[in-house]
Amino acid sequence: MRYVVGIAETGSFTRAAARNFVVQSALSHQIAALERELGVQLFVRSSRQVRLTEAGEAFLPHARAALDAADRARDEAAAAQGTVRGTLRIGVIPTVTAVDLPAVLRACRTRFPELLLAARVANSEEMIAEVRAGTLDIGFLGLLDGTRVEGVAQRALTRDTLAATLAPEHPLATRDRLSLADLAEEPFADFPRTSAGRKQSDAAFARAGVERQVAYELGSMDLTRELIVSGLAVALLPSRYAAAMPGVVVVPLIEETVRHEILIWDRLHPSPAARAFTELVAELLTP
Amino acid sequence: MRYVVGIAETGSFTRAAARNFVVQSALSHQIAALERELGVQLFVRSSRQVRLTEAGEAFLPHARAALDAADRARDEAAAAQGTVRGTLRIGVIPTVTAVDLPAVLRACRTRFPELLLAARVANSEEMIAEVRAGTLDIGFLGLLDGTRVEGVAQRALTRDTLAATLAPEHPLATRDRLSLADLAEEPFADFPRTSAGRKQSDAAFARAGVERQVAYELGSMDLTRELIVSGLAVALLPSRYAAAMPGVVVVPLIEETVRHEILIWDRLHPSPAARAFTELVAELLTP
DNA sequence: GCCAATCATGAATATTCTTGATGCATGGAC
DNA sequence: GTCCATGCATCAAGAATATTCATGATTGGC
Repeated sequence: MRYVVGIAETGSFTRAAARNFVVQSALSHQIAALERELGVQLFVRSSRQVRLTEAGEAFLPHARAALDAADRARDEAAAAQGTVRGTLRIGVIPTVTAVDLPAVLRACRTRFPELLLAARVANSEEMIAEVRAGTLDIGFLGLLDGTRVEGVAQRALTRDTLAATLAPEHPLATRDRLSLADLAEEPFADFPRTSAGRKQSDAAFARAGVERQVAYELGSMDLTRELIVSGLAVALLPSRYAAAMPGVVVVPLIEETVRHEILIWDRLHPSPAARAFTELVAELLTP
Repeated sequence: MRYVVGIAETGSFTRAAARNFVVQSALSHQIAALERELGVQLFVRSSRQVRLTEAGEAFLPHARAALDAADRARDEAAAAQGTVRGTLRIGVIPTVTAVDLPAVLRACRTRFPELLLAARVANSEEMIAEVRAGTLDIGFLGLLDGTRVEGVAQRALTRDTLAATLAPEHPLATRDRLSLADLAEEPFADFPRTSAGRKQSDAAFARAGVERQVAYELGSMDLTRELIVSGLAVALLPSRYAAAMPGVVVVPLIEETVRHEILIWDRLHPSPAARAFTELVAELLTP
């Protein structure tokens, strides 16, 4: 089954063999034997590419499930004995400030040296869906005040507010506080339309009854920072996050917009790694 | 993993070995090897009994899941090629009339000779929960008119009414029709309090505003029939089902109480066997 | 204290998987 | 069109794994 999944993912017997540290003929044999046992072809081999047959497509997801369950069985047994191992899949919004993520990851590796950490940046909606589906173990996400997430276990991390973030040369940069109306005419850099971060600033302006213009929709925080620094745009960002941005000025808003960061994980069947990680975070936050 | 599950289920290396058609020492070796690989004991062996350790308990459900997924993979591949195999777990209420169940099962075996049929009698609530949980493939159940089942795929089979079922010697047995009020003083035999069948007759009386007395709560339809025949009780039963009961008289009710029989199955991921079965039933019903 | 049942162990055997060498088909370069 | 590179299949041999057989060790019940 590992071979089937490998071939399906790489589209090649040779590459799948390399990935599994065996020679290609081992796969040829195993797949041939499996196909004989099942009485169906799983792959169509043409000399340039390998594709799944319909039967292969039907087989694949359950083969994956079987492998995952087998790994999970191993990890659970290890966890029962105190050893945390396996893979922890973490998702993080681009603007985490609640925890010092590198520090958390370092602590995690120190305490659980056998645990493989797979972290990636993602948006909150995706993460919620993935945690529910069981394809992500842990999500760090940002929520507007009053929003609730259902169907997952969660832990509040921090409360923050949005703040205006400007170039030092910007005429408004000298103010002590700014209202959203002050910013109405500025060109904004913001998150893509689908993201939770964008919804937060949109909601803030909507509540204030102010129309603003988003001139740049950016997926990358680096790019956002560059635009702000060069004076091409302003942004509404979590104040703690903006405070750590070099070369920009952060001005608090008169209209307070509260934002929370929370940690989510599977409510019903968290993996041993997820359980260990949430406990670790809890420890780090309440020393 | 098969061995682990077998040992956990039988509580014995010897019996699990027999079930897997190998000798006991094969299991001893394999389990020892697995425990070595995992670095944990899975079982505590005392010379009289074998019990799971904590690690074993943690391991077991995922081992089961892995085995199930592997079987499912095989079955899906076979199905993609037109062969239906594996196991079909069917649940049936005691009073099915919508289909001739033996005939359906016979047709199923004829068309899918490689499919193992595992049928059992159960109540509607259990079946709905089990189908949702994926531990039952198919449920035949009875519903009161207007009731809805959520979260499962379903197909209406038949519409029926409840009818009074009496001994031939019963004074009311000669009537053409009976009202629920006529039956108020009779000692009733009915289903256990939790079952859907019981709720159906309770609801009928409640709607008619009639108080009745349930003298016998019976799980077995045979017993119910005997009590009716011997004149010790009367019952409200699906008329089609009662009609097929030997030695009783069925009298229609003035207060019409409609009841449906439906077929339910997993909405999102029906097993190949479940898909094939629902199609077969559809064919048999619409010739 | 002995018996019966049960699991563990070790060596021998059987089975299964992998390897390495080679063959065959195919798409692309010239 | 020929030649070459790439990629999967095949075969026999060897390696690794699983099972068996014979036997030992433990223990609960009589």
